[in-house]
Amino acid sequence: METVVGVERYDEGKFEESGFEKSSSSLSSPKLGADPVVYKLVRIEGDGRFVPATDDEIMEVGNLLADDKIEMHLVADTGQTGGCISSERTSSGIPQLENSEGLSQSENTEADAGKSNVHLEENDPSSAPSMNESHINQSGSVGECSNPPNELVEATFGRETTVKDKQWLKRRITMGLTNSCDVSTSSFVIKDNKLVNKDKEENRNNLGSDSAKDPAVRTVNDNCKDSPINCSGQIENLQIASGERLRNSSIDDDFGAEDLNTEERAAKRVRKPTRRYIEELSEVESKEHSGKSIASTKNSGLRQISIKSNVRPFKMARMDSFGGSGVEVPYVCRVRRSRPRKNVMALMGFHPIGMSVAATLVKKAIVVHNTQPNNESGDEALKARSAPEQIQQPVMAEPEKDKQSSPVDSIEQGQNVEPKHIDPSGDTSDENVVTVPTGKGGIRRKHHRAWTLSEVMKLVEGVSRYGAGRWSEIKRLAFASYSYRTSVDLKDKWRNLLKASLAQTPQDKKINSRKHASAMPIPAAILLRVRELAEMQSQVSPNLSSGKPVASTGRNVHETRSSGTPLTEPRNNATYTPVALVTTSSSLLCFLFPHKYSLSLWSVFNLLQLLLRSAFTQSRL
DNA sequence: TTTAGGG
DNA sequence: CCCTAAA
Repeated sequence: METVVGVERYDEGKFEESGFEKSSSSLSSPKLGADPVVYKLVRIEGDGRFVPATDDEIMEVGNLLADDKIEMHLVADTGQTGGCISSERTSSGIPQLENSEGLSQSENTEADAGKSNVHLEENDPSSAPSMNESHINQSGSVGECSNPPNELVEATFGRETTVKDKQWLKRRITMGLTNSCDVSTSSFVIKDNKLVNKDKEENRNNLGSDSAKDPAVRTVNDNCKDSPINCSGQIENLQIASGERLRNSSIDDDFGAEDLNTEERAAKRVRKPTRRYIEELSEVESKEHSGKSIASTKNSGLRQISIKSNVRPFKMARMDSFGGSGVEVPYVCRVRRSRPRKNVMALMGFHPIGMSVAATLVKKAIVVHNTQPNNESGDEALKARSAPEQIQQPVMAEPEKDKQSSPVDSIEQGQNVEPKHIDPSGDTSDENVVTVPTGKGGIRRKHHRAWTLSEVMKLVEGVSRYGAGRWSEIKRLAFASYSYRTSVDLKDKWRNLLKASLAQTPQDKKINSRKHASAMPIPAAILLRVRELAEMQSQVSPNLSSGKPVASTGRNVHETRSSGTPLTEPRNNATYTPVALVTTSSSLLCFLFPHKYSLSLWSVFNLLQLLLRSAFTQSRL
């Protein structure tokens, strides 16, 4: 019998279903939307070739369809059906429906993108772990689908094709078009969707003529927003895409590893892992193992199993993404090399420190940024699983800061993302190994990793939320993605920041311009914020805060601490100090106008900082 | 194991 | 950043 392939279309917020079923399995309804995919009848010959259906056959099927009052125009499946589409595949040599596609879906508007942006950003950026969790779970929930959900784009851009295997077709196209569609089961942390859209735009730009893809992705994206479960595939892909971007993705080396088909693997490019990757992977692996062994020694039975099952997909995903040829391709390699965005350059001048310094600063930030995400990708996933307590929450609910998303998070996202593309220096993998002369002629290897601005901001934000001293908490919640930063690191950094902030008085702001050519200066606003937080959390005596040595700090800390003052208490207040307002504002801008600001977050930040500080400095400082 | 603090 | 003491 004929098998009519039904596809689901998620349209206007709901699935519409109709009893469009033939001999095949569950078929959902086709809705004739703005972007129909026309299924073309083909016959599958005995040898597997596809032969265009004859008119008679078409008539025949047409009648059948007519009986069911179904149009032959089916709408493209946007991927919600995920691997379930595979049900379309039949072994009979009977006319089948096959799709080609109109381009109308490229009509999707920017507004849609914005909508979805906002939507996704409502997910607490800092709750990335939970997002990972959820999407993992979602992935699991679609588990009954035999194929991985990996449709990023609808497939044929107006061309007819007799290719029957949609999955395959899409994959092919996707491979050619998209920047990333690999590691479908690994959990990247994608916090703001705007990055994804930027990503797409980037792709479009870089791919030149293939602009149709972008809207397609947006469509998927849009469709996803109200149907997380069904769209888990897309979400995943989007996340991956974003994740890729976060880690210096490059267009040329992202052959999707979405599925495990060996045939696909064979075609994938093979890459040699970098030294850094190997190092980091071994790190990750050792962590996994240690985690496993601990678990298995300490617990038995179900616990063990659950842990295993958690770890496993990750590993598989990694292996999978490497092309399957036994060669592992580290994310590290996905470095995108391109020039800085012009708006960055344009706005850089707003940096309070001054143009040249600002330029240096940004440059360094850019360079440094590129170093981070490389090895966080792996650990990130692991951490994510270990920090499932976070829940997605709307951004706007800022005031109840407890588990809310942090504006800074978003900023960091942008920052992390933005400069990444810029990175000219490429893989900085070898920079981490630094030999440090230890006084008496000894030279030891120091595992030094420069703190990026975004990390600093995250730290500051973390302190503001959880309180200084709750380093492990901050690490776990705010620094989940920075596996290489330990809670001790956070503490140390905070200590340094504190010192710096106290050294830098409103009177002598130029302090940053001193001979620190090599060290990236920390923006005054951040230091300001640090001191504010310190004051509020009584790490520093307010009266001394106006630019005094750190001398009495310790005593105050102890007194306050021992007095039992909950450090978490002041943090709500800390949120809306002037500097906090700056950060919040800039991140809000990025939230609201991602396509405008996500790529120049620091610029925005600095601009606002300049404006607000000039205002506050006069009236308050 | 986490935190604080010295080196 | 490392190390260690203390909790």
